[in-house]
Amino acid sequence: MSDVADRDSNYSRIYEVVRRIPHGRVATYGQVAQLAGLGGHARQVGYALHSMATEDPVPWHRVVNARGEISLRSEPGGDVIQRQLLEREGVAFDRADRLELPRYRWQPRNRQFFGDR
DNA sequence: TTTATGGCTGTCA
DNA sequence: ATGACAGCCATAA
Repeated sequence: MSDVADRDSNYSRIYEVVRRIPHGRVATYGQVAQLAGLGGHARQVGYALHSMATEDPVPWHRVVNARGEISLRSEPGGDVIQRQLLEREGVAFDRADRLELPRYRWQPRNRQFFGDR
């Protein structure tokens, strides 16, 4: 099997996880990596999100780093867009451009019997 | 193949 | 709280 196909498989898994992040919630790169079965490979999540097509229905903006802030990327301006998208979903940033991770962090649970946080 | 980055993270000063 | 360093490892050149 080719390396390309393998990479594609991993990327697909990452996209699947990101796609499950609910509206108004966020997840860290490391968290996504773990949920995608790539535990410890947080950076790969960054690469996957970076190289995916803009038209893909993946809420990439709901992925932030472990500090609860928006990571800078190669292209300038993207971080601003990400912040705006999150604010539009009700996520508030403090004056240090950070959000309260314990508050907005998406906590996937196998069963959602209870609607409380 | 080797080298240089990089949308990260945990630890320590 | 912030900043510096070191692991980790996939990608691109």
